[in-house]
Amino acid sequence: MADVARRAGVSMATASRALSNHPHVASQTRARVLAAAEQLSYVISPEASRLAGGVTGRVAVVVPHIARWFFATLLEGLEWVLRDAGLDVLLYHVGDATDRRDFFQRLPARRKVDAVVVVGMPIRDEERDRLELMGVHIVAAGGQVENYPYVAIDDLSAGRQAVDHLLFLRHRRIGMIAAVDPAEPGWPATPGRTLAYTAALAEAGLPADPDLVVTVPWGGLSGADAMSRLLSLRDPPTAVYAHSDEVALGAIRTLRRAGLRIPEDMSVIGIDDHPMAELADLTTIAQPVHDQGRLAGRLLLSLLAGEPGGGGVTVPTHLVVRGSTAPPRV
Amino acid sequence: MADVARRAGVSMATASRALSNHPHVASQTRARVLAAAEQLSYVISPEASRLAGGVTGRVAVVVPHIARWFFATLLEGLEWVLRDAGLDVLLYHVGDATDRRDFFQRLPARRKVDAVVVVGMPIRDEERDRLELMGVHIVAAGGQVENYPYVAIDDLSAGRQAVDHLLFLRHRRIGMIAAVDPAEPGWPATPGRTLAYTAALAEAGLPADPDLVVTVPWGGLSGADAMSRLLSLRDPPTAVYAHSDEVALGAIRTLRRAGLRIPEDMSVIGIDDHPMAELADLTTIAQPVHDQGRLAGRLLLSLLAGEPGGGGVTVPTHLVVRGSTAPPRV
DNA sequence: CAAAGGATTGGAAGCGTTTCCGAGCACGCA
DNA sequence: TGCGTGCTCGGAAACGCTTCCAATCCTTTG
Repeated sequence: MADVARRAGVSMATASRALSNHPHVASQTRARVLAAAEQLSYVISPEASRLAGGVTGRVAVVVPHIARWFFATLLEGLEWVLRDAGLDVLLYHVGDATDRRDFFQRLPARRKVDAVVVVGMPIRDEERDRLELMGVHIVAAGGQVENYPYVAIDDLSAGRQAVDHLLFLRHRRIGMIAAVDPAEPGWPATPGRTLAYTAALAEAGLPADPDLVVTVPWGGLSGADAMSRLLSLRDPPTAVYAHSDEVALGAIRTLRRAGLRIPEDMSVIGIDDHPMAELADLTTIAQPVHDQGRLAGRLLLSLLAGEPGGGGVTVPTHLVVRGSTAPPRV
Repeated sequence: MADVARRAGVSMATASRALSNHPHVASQTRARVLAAAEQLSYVISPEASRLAGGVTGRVAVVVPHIARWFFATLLEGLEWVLRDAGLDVLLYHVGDATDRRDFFQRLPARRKVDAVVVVGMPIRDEERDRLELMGVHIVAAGGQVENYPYVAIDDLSAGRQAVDHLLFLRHRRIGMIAAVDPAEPGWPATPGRTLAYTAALAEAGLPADPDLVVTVPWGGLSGADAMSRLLSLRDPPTAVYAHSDEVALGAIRTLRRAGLRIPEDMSVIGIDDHPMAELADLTTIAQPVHDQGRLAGRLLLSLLAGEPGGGGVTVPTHLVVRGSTAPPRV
């Protein structure tokens, strides 16, 4: 930068002001500095800038899965907004429980970012305490985390939409394939989707048959297994509600292999509106995943701008009727 | 850090050495410093550290798509290795052509990283020139880029495996659905996969019928459209080779809607071994995507360690036979 | 037993910006 | 014409660490 200043015939102070777009710099001077910088193809050193300035211009994004459609898509939306605002995205993947413990213990992002976005992972109390240590803004996306500003769908409502649709079609024996995070067994990632099922059945005056509920780790193959279990019942359901489209697609494979027709012999509904759902003609509850990322990004930006930034945003979901659901055969 | 040094009763120089694991520090002293740091819950300021030290401890990863399975999975493997090595991952998504131009023009990662990994995107000459300006190591993953160390599959060979399998099954009229990047129309992302088709047919002494080749932007729905086009031919193929599994899955949807049976009426083969391929019982050429990310990470690490690091790594692909291919009906 | 050599430590000079504090200056108003 | 005001701009002090250079001390060898 000294070179630039010299070439422009100004002091470093002025050069700095001109380059970082500060006021109180004569436009002519600014032009001269910018020209000099251009000629020397000079770019500011972020390290030094941050050291002196205080902010880092970076945001940490913490995701439990990268390769899954939901997370990757949300990340895409988020990155889009943040990059647009000139912020850099530091990606942290916390896969299994070990990773996770390690992440919250070591806090590798500490002092490296101005804010943290946790994507689709419930945060435990002790983890929240660790996170607080970073002393930066925190936003949750794709899954509510109490006490943090969040952007998410209402899982309970989404689940209700799915089950209510099956009930509306006059299904009376409805199975559920509940998906849990493989990395966190026993810890329902989306309790709302389970609650929705029991609540909807209860409201419809239907008995709660535990045989109709199968809980499996998330994933297509798990869904296939779960469907096998349901088909092995003495009195199988006429419709199945899966916690996610991937699981539902797995279930469909089993049904197809069993020679059952969809939807004539069995209705299937999922949640997400995964791109594959369209290809597989799967009825589902759509959620705006990309938007959730974008909104979380905006929420974060307003927080960084010092605006109050309310509690959270719940984005709507809606039923997408395709060919995998129909009234049961009488 | 001054606080830590004071508390440990040493100079800042020693504190720095102890904290950054340098040699020539008495183990007792080191322990004292670490304890002091622990008590003050002190973490080093990366900015200051980088400023003084020179390296940034960060790697830029440039991807043209985040949400697609291939890219996200590769990224997952890559992140895993880099994080393990204590490097932070700075994610840059360059989506459409505008993004792309902007990225190479502005080089937002400049001076922020020690290395760059470009994932699955061919780099043009002028783009390479810009990249060189960053003056850091560059590695390509999931798609060869001449002049850079790379990790990738051999598209030509993968394509040959696919088409040869269909030929082996005695198909003589084989269609191809070629996928191009929607963001870069007219620029074949994987020319090798196309070359493989023409070469294999030529070797088998089969005529090259341009009607049998349909080129569409990447994606499931495009694949569905492409299949429709093939089905509308006066003399449709008996087997279809798709450049990727997603496209193949789209093709399958069309076949199913048309009431055709797979593989009896039409064989379909893809490339990738996407998780959905297993669910859809799709024969495919599997490539180790996660591994490509990991290997690229290792390659980068060895480069950063100053090792020579040869030209590139080609990872093998292999045929996975499932239920979507069979000999043609006679 | 003395000198050489290696381990350990401290002092201090950067690393490249930002920003506070003033100084210089032109302009407008009384 | 004299003086206050608001821009511009330069000097220099941080920002928090790393590392070169010496100095000190302990150990080993002739």
